[in-house]
Order: sequence, then C-alpha cells, then structure tokens
Amino acid sequence: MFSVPYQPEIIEKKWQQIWEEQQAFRATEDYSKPKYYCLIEFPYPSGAGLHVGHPRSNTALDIIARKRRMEGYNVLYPIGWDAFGLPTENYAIQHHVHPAKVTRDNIDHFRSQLKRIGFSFDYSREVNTTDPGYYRWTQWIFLKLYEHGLAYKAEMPINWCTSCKCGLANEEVVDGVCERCGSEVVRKVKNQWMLRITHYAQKLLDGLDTVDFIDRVKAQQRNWIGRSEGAELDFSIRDSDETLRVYTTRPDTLFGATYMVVSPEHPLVDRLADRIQNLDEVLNYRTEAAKKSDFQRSELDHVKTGVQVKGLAAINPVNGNEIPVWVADYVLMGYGTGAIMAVPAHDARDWEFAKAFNLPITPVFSGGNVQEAVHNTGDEDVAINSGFLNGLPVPQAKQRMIEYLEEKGLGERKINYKLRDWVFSRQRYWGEPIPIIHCPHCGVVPLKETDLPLLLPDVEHYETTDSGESPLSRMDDWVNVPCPVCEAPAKRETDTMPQWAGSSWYFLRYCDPHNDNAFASQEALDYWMPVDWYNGGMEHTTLHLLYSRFWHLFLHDIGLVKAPEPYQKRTSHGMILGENGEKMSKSRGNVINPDDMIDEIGADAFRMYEMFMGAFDQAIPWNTNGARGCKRFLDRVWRLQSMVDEKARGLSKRLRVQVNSAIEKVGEDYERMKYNTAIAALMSLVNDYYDVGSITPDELKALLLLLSPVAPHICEEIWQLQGYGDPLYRQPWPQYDEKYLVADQVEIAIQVNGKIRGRMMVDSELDKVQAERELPLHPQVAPLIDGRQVVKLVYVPGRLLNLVIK
RNA sequence: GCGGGAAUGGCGGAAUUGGCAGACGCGCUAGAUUCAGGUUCUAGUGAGCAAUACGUUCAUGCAGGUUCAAGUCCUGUUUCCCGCACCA
Repeated sequence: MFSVPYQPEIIEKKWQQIWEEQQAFRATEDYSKPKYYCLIEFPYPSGAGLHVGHPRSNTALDIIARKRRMEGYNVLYPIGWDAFGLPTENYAIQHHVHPAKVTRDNIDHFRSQLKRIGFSFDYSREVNTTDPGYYRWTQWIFLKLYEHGLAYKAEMPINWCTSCKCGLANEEVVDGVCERCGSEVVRKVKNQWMLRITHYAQKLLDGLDTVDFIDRVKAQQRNWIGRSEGAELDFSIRDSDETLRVYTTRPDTLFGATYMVVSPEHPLVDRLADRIQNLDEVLNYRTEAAKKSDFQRSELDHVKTGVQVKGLAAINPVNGNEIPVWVADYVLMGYGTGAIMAVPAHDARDWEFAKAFNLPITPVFSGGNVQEAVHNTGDEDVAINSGFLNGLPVPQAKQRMIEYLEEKGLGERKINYKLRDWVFSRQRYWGEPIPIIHCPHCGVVPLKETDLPLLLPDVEHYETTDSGESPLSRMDDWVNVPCPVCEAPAKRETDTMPQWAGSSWYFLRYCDPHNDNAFASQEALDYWMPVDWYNGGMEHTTLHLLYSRFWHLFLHDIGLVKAPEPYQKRTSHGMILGENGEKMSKSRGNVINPDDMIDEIGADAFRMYEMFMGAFDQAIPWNTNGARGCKRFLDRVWRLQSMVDEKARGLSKRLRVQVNSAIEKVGEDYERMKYNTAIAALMSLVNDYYDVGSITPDELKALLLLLSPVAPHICEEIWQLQGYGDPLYRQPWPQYDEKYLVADQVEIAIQVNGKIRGRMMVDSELDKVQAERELPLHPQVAPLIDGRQVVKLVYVPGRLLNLVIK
C-alpha cells in the first residue's frame, strides 16, 4: 500500500532546486533547433509584491512554454523588471531611501515570489530597465529616433497631472484624471520632447492585418488610431485675402454648409482681429474655454456654447453663399484644421448648435425632416439642393465632389488620424535621462553614442521643483557641461523618459541580454524574433502595445530588425476580481495574497486554480473554496499511486478511449487557451481511473505528462517515485492514436418528433440502414410509433436517430 | 453616438460544422469512515408534476422566425460589461 503523504511545500522546493541545478529552462544558443518565443509583460516590481493577476498570465504561457519544450522546441520564456516609474520614486520620497535601493529590494522580493510558483523562466536572461547596461540602449534608440527626425522638442499644451507634477501622454489620461494616481489633469503649455508616432499611424494600422492578435485588441488599436477619410477645402473670407481651411469627411454635403465654426484658439481670430466687431466678446469666450479642462468640456453633456464672429463672412466655394463664422469649443484645435463647415441637416452636433442659435438648416440629401431631427444619411439617399450633385447617392456624390474640388484647386482628398504624437518628457527623477545637451550656439545637440550610458546622477531631493522642473535641474554639476560641438557652456536636458520607454524594446534585449556592443546581436535577433506568443493585459493595448510596435516598426525601417511587427500573436487575460465580485483593492479589503494561498494549498494547486477558475479572457471573481477544490484534485492524483498495477492491463482496456481522447482534448485546449476545459478533462480522466479502480503505469504516465504543464512539481515527484526515469520536463509530449478515439459501443439517443424517448447502446460502426431497422424497436419507442406513419428518419451516427411521425 | 463583448442552475462555468443542455469544479443534502476534521468515501442535487420509472412537462435575457432538430442560424428587442468619444 502506498503511504507517502502529499506535501507540496517540500516537493515544490525540491523540484525548483533541481530545475535550477539542471538549468532545465535555459534557452540555448543552438540556432539549428526550431525556436519558440513566449512572452509575458515583465512586471513592475511594486512594493506591494505579486498579486493574483500576475500568475494568471504567467501560468498560461508557462503551460505553453513547458509544452513546447516537450515538443522539442528551443524555448525562450524570459522574465525581467520594468523598474523605472513613479510609485518607486514616491516611496523613495516618503521614506528617504534611494529609488535604486527600493527597486533592488522589490525585485528580490518579486523574484522569490515568482520562483515559489515554479515558472519555467530563463532567469539567466533577466533584464532590468534601470540597469545602466540596459538603459544605455534605451537612450541609444532615442538618439536614433532623434537622428531620423522622429524625436523633437515642441512648445505644446500638454496634460499635466497636478499631483504627480508631471506631464502625461494622451494615453495616460483616463476620464480626465491621471491614470496612475487619479488626480486632476490640467492643460499646461510646456516645452516637451515628443515622439512622432503619428508618422507611423498608417503602418501601425496596416500591420494589424499581418498579425494574429485577438479581435478586441485590433479593434481597440484601430479605434485609437482613428483613421478617417475625407477632404480639406478652403472657404474664402469676404473682403479679405484670408482663407479658412476645413476638414470634412462629408464633402458631398458642401451645399448644405450654412455656417462655419472655428475653435476658440484658431489663429484666424488673431489675424483678422481688427475686422471683428465684437472682438471683446470673442476673446472673452476664448478665455473661458481655455479655463475648462478637456474633462469639463465633455462633462457638460455636450450643451453647445459659442459666439458669432461679427464682421466676418465666409463664402461657400460651390454656390457662392455668404455664411456666418462662429467660434465654439465643440470644435477642437487639435484635430483636422481646427475649423469646420457646419452642415446642420446631416450632422448631429451641427444640428444641435443650429437649433440653439437659430441658424438655418438646409437639407442636401433626401429622406428625413431636418427641421425636426438631424438626418443621418444612408447610402441610398440621394443629393438634393446640391447643384451638380443632385440625384447622386452618397458614395458617388462624395467621389464627384472631391474630383470637383481637386479640378478647381479648391481642396483635396485628405486622411486624418485621431492619434497624437507621444509626449515623451517627464519632470521626474526615476527614469532614463534624455541624452541631449542644449547649447546656446548649436541648439539641440545629441550626445555621442560613445558617451552612453548617460548615468542618472544621485540627487538629494527627488521632488519635482516648484516651477515644475525635473529634480535633475537642481544638479548644477550635472546640468552644466561644455557643448560637445563648440565647447561653449551648455546645459543638459533635465527631463527624463516616461516609463513606457524601457518596455518599448525589452523583448529585443531578451534575445541577447548581456551584449555590450549592440542592443542585441543580429544573429540572436534573426533567430528569436518575432515573439511567437505575447500575453498581457488589455489596459496596455493603447499604451505599451502600441508604443512598442511603433519602436519596432522604426527599428525595422532603419534596418536593425528583420520583421516589421514584433509580436506574431497577442492574447489577453481577464482580470481576477475579489470574492465579492468587485475589483481587488486594498481599500475594499478584498485582496488575495498569492503567498497565503500557496502556504495553504501549494503552488501546483494555486497555478491550477488560476487556470481552472473560468474562461481565460474573462473577468472572474476569486473563490478560495474553488482553489481548495484544486488541491483536493491533486490529492486524488497523488493517491492514484496506490492504484498502479502492471497486471491491470486487461482490466483497464476500457480506459484506452478515455486516455486517447484526453490527450487530444487537453493538447488542443492548451493551444486555444481553454485551460478550464483542459483541466476539467483531466479531472474526468481521474474520475474514470477511480471508477476502474486500478490503472497501468502507462495510464498514470499519460496523466502526468498532460497535467505537468499546469502542476509541474507534483507530476515530477510522482514520476520519480514511480521510477519512470528521466525527469518529466525532458519527456516528449504524448501522442494519441486516432483509432482509439472512438469507443466500440456508443449510446444513441432515439427521438420521436425531436423529443428523446429512449437510449440504446449500439456498435459505433452501426450504419444508417441497420440503425433505422434496429433502433425503433426500443421498448420505449416502439409503442409510440405503432400504427403511425413514419414520415422521415434522421440518423446522426454516434449521436441520435430522430423519427418524424404523423 | 462609435467600436468590441456578454446574458445558460444557488455560484464559476461546459456544450466542433445546428444533433442527448447543465461537462468539470464550488456550494448544498443524506449516509459511512475517523479520537478529531477545512479528511476520505458513497449517494443525491435546474424547476415543476409525479411517486409505479431509464415516467412526464417546462427551462439557455425577452418576442418572433427557419428546421426533423436551435444555447448555437435569421429578424426584432432588453439589460449589462469594456474601450473611445463634441475627432467634423
């Protein structure tokens, strides 16, 4: 009788040590083998330690990585630390510790937590974004961006977090507040480093067609890039040389333009100031608009405000009509040309505005009553009141108008994107210094590559200055340097890079993490890239995922990486909620600590529950009892050892189908990230084993091989206890035999008029003729069809027979 | 408003091309084992009717439709979640 107890705390430690000693999960430099690159988003090592969300993603790809190794691939499954950033800096400020020390401690803590869960990371390739050996190359890529005109400095109104005292990218502002700290974000004009991501808008869009990303990621990125097609055209201003250029997606409605709107900041107001009769009123409106944050602008439920610019009239280029010009803050300076032609009949916003200020509404497409409600045109509506467009349906009218405008030189086809350039400066300490020197004579001077890394100096105070400058600006010794070109006294750039910089290329560094001569060798990049499978959070879709695609597209364009796209496949996990169904947070008191769970049920059961709790891509509430259920299952697996019997062979012949279909099902489900059903299939298999009561070593082996990616420690231990030879991680992935997927006998449901009236075990080979002869004889069914006419027989082999009777 | 997704027992969730709805787990009920139990084992567990049994009716947000057959397909509709949003 088998009597060794299952003690996860002992065997897990034991196997983690063995794997480490044997370097079981090292990615090798044997470039002749087929490779597989699995990637999870490297964590930010916060002081709070690991939360239960990390293991969901990590375990999911750990399963894939372990399976791929068993399938013979050279697998790269790396880990690292995205360690620059605000929380660390804030902690350092509060506790008067150097952020570098905080980072080091947090990383040590994170690493030990991750190791305890038994992930098959290749720790020899760890990267750390705050390591000068790493950020040297982050700075180097920045210099390349600068060299190619993609990094520039500009005086820009930017998003300014009032609490972090720091500029933010558009992507970092959520609902008008700072994504990180939730404080109010205001507009502030600052001289900022910007990255020209807009230059890549179309490539970022086109690239999506070439990769295997889940649909919602693609949709969200497309939406964020926000491409729209239309035309730009000029309206002349009466009695002046000025023209007013507008962007519209509906040039076909040009005859319906009854007024113009420019945004409050529009330069036309300044250029024609002396002609504006109500200049005070207009400037006053401008001041009021400037006071509103973007958030307030959209919060006001879109109640339209505006002021007519008296003394100005625009001329509609197609019909010569004079129309009034208004300023209103529903037109944004940052999109298109900052000015629109208003077609109230067919645009909801213009319609509301026209109603509010009693402006004329002229329909230019058939259908709808535009005095009552705005008319959103359909493709079948035809142009009216539109001169040469009359009678044309929308698509043709659009085409015809653009041709007309281009012929007459009034305007041209134009594509616009909502995507904005990336605000790349942060007025903070704990980030990569921007390797730039400002010289009074030479202007902006990039550092020489040989001067990299530009080390982050030690400072006494990490706080942003009162004037909103980076703490580095107080470091006179560091700031004041001779210009590398003319040697005149010059100053270093004191802003640092945003947290997203280091993570925009880390997956490249993993390919060759210790290289001192390049960010990675060509050979390593050619072999490992692209990432075959990348899993991460949806919250990074329009941040990290977009930024890193941009950097990679750029590196591709300058010939440094082979493929344009970095990630072949992108999937995303759902969030784990607290037991009460709410988002986990300290303030709600519903946080589950992975360490506590592992203390109680062990890492294997913990990993298993993370995968079993529900559909991988959906948000799921944690349930500690459910996790205990997984522990219970592993106990049952452990006890299977007392049922192993060489002589069981004859008895358990009936398990052949179950084992073979489990191999098929579990393998496929892992690939499709249907971990919950894969585990359910394994549970069913174990239930079958218990039903039979005695199993062969081969049956146990099959189970262990299938279960090992999810619960590797217990499987290795049983494998060893049973004397099955080489460690499990070196075994090949099991194969199923096609001919044992179907049982000899199957149960057929017998329906009468679609209702089940009986079931019968039959030979699985039973053909239609036999089935239609034999099955209706079923004792429950025969009386029902006795004396009735059978109109139709539908036989689905292996499933059912339906008798349609009258 | 635009885009994406979802709705199935007390709970998390299963269900290839339409083919036996509720796999698997949690919880719950009863019994057995145990000095003990957050142990193990056995049986049961969608609702109703029934109480003779492999009986019967109703059930996948709602209302229709197609089909021998619908959670799955079609039309309409409601609710919820996520992302974007005065983007012209």
